[in-house]
Amino acid sequence: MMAARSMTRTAVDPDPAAVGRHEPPVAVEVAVALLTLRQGRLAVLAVPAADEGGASGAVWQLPSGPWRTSANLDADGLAADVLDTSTGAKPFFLEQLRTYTGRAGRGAAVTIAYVAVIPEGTAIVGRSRAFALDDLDGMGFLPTVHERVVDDAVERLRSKLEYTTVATSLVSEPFTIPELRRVYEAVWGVPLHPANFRRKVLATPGFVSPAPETGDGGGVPDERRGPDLHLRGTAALLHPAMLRPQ
Amino acid sequence: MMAARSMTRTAVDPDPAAVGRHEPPVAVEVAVALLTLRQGRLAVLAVPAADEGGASGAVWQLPSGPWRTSANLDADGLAADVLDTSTGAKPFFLEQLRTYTGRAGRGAAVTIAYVAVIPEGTAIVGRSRAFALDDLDGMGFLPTVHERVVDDAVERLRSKLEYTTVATSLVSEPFTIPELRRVYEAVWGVPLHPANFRRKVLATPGFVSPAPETGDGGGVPDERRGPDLHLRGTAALLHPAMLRPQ
DNA sequence: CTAATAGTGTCTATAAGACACTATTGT
DNA sequence: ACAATAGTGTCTTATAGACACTATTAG
Repeated sequence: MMAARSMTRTAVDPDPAAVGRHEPPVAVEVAVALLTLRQGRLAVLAVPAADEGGASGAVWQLPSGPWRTSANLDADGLAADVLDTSTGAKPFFLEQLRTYTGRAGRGAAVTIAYVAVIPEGTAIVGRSRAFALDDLDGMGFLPTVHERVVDDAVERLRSKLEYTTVATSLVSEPFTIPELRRVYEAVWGVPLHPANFRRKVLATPGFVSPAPETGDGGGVPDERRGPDLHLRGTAALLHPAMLRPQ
Repeated sequence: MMAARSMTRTAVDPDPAAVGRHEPPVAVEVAVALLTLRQGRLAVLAVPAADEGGASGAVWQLPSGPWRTSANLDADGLAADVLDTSTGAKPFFLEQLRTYTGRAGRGAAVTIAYVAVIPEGTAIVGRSRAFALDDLDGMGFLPTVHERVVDDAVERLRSKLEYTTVATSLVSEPFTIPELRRVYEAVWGVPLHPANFRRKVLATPGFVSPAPETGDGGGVPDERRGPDLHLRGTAALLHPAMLRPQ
């Protein structure tokens, strides 16, 4: 579905020798806000901040890593890599948000921010933990920018739900229409009209496709009862869009 | 209208001392695609590439500048600054696009890209020149990334026309509804239905406001004849949106 | 059985697009 | 006068949202 790390490497030509003569060092890092659902609530994955010597686990940060010239990765590739190493996640959706610049000590720091998404219930490896966004209010991330990255990531996701099929990347297959609706409700933070939501989703070509019967043995009739099951559709963009209420 | 350089400075904390030990230098530059209309066509402003020693003027690049820790500007501020020095423009709209990373010689280059917009007919100072985008096809910019920046800028602008009032930043006040329509037609590259366009614009609250009569003397009736004149409205977002055809 | 949720049918309001027509302006 | 553009009226279709109703499932 959504193309992660699809960007072909582009040459950047300005003269790097001009920098680094008298200028203080510049640290370039990539930080990824990996969003998912936990108990039906929108959550972000965080990892323990390494800098904290003593009470490890008290301070958290986004999965991130320094961008080094020596590694043969552009920022998009590094973002995918950072996610894989720190959480084991292979996101369905990974997209650059924007870049923040600021000072750090006597040098400068550049943070290239990303947003990524994995389905609810995906197992997470490593020392990462999911925090529901509502619980996140008081708790600050160690690098202050990471809080901004989370805000921007949520806003980007909210907007992407409107005109893309990302929402299907937040549920695991097969899923029901109500489950998909709860994704929208969790991300947008508003209740949606079940009947109208269903009709809209089914009327949008390529959004979802009916799941084939789970014909196990062959003659055995389907065990399952309950709401209709669906798979992710083939479309990436929604026509018409699913606009937020109000 | 649209908030340029509105972003409050955000602290970025990672350790910059970790970089610059064995790593090659990193050059961070800001590049701005300043879009406007020239003879009714979408155009981008370029400046002569300094690197070219001989036939100056043969090679062009976007207004850009190195981001230095020493200067007391974040990237947004530098983008505004770069525009001002190289073109004299104070854009109505300035927004970060994304960041490109790549190699440059034995070092690394980071390009933070911006898109900006000024009204058709705005006077340009300095050695900058406007190139219609159609004429731009063969001609390459010196830093290869700059071509990508232009593409991304145009795409961002196309999309912003749909749900914001940026289009009014591409005409000078006062303007007529047909003039505003020609902005949309130039940026989207499609003809629009004049009657429906007009009704849509006038039905969208805060998009435009009727220009007050140019009451010069007082009792003297208005000299001007022709289409109705309008000023930019107060809204930044469009409700409902002006969606692209098809 | 009963409550809660899933799913269908239908009506209304809003907005988009097409088209016919009148008004104004420049040549 | 004529052609081109500006502006108005109105109709058709698509979509959003509300609501009433039936079907299914879990307790």
